[in-house]
Amino acid sequence: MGQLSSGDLSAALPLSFYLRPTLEAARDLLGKTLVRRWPDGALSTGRIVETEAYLVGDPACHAFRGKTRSNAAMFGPPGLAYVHINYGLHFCLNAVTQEEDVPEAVLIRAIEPLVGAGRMWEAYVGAGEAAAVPPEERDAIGRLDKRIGAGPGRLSRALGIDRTFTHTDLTDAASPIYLSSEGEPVPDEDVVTTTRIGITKGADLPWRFYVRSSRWVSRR
DNA sequence: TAGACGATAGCCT
DNA sequence: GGCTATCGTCTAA
Repeated sequence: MGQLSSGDLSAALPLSFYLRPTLEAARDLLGKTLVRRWPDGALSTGRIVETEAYLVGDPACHAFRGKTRSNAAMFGPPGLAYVHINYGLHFCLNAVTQEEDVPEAVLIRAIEPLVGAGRMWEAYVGAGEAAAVPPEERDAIGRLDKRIGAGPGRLSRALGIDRTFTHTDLTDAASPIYLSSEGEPVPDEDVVTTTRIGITKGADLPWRFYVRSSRWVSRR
């Protein structure tokens, strides 16, 4: 369980965090905080508990066959967001790593809602369903509803993230989404390393990381 | 420009 | 645990 205090959310992870081996960045992203600044200025945050790495030479990486219009962000400088659509309907949020022209990224697969869980829950279920629950009860419901964080498509939906967020600067605390260094580091004994989910190529590579003690991991 | 195929999630058995 | 909705993107022609 993550703490509910917002802490110093303005401390965005610096460029140097992304400018290093992608597997290191993927593992160290566990425990860090994903921050969503809604258009009205309200914040929602979540503790990152599951990530996957996509590397150069990796057949499962979207950039494996070279640069295209849709995967161009992966070739950009580190610290940018790359959002892609999967199965025609799910958005997946990635943080680009490594220097420019090295197309590697970390997929954020699951978060534990911390601040503003009610807002995430509203975004996930829609205004119609949300209307059935009094506003003051939505935070509590959101913090229990695993649908809003456990899975890349789910967390994107709960945070209102779509393809237009590609190229967002995740190192800038003024961005609509960014990554904060706020959060306790996850000790090695609480990190599980496994193969990635839902891919057919490169399926044997152990490039997925998750927090063992978290209830919000998408799949064990 | 047609055809194939997903870095998923939800519903059904 | 199995099935499939659903559509953007890439590839080949």
